[in-house]
Amino acid sequence: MPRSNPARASLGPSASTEHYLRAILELREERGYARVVDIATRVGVTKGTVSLALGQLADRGLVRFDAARFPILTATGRRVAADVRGRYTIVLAFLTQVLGLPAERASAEACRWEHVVSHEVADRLLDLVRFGSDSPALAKALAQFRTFHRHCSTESRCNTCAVQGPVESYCAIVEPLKVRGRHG
Amino acid sequence: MPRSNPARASLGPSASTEHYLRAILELREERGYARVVDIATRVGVTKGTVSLALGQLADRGLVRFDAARFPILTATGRRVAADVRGRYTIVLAFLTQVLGLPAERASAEACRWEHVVSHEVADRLLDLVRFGSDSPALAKALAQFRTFHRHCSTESRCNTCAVQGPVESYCAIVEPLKVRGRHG
DNA sequence: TCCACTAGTTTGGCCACTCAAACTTCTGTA
DNA sequence: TACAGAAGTTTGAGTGGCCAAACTAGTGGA
Repeated sequence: MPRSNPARASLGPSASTEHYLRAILELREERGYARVVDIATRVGVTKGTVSLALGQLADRGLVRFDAARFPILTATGRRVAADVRGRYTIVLAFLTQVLGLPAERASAEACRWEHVVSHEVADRLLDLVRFGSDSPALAKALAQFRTFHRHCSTESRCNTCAVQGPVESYCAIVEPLKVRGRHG
Repeated sequence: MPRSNPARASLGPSASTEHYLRAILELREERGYARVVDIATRVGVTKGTVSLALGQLADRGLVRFDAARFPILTATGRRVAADVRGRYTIVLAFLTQVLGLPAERASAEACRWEHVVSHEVADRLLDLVRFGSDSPALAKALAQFRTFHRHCSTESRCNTCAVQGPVESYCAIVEPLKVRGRHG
């Protein structure tokens, strides 16, 4: 009796799935069609892998194929792809505009965050970005923040500032957690 | 000829690995030893899985076994565990103190973020949390933010506010990305 | 017309992670 | 002391994700 992974049932699309769907969305926006080889290049896998993945995505109702056998997103697939891109964009805005990260680093970071940030938190991050441009008070405070780097005395348990190289750094500064959910 | 996954070589520990190491760290802190069955309960897998995982962690030099055959972290393992806990704690602080999320939701979110947030960004998030308590101006602005929810006119492309239920929401409000790294 | 190139598919295989269930080992208590 | 139950290990198997390489099928020149 085939057994499907019970954990995945309640989980959303995997990072891998999100990559493929998003690549299809973007390629179709950019050039009107999405070829296997272009998806492969964009996602960074071989075309064989993409070919297999497309079949699975089709089985799951996220993708279908047009007359020329090019993959197109179904309504569901489009929503997943748009969602992940939305999360990416919001995270990117937060990292650059609020935290002040350079675009390059922010982009790499957002490529990982996009798969784990919940819809609700992304929404709230966007609120923060918006409020940062709407409210002069916050804008000013954030401008100050961008020049701020905390200083920790060497006697305290925080060794972030004192230690060079590979470090526990921030790891030592806070007590072990009390409230915690199950790891997801 | 066995071929190891080239992608993983440059990657850090997997989320799974981080879970096990962190569970061991915490259990030893809490009760002085970490049993297979307790690790399993905490991580949410079977003890068979933990037993296998411990062997692999030992092979990779992250764990060894004491005289009573209880797993203990090596220096490397301890650093990984402390790192992930540090990231968790910082993310939690950010989500609750800056974004104003309730503890329960923030905890669940942080359990996912902890595996993808880079050391550098975590550091900067902590800066923000610190600056939020050090700077009265930011503290005040953030207090205002917690009551802020953006409003988008229905004519604009942003339908976050207008649409109920499962939505593209923020997905539609921003242009497709220009700058982007390869998906990791 | 034929050939080389490109796109796409299929096959065989590997790794990481997990589970269920059978099995072993230990330990407290009747 | 003997045995039930708990703790831990091993085995067989599944899933998801990926690769290399062989294969198929178009297509644009020479």
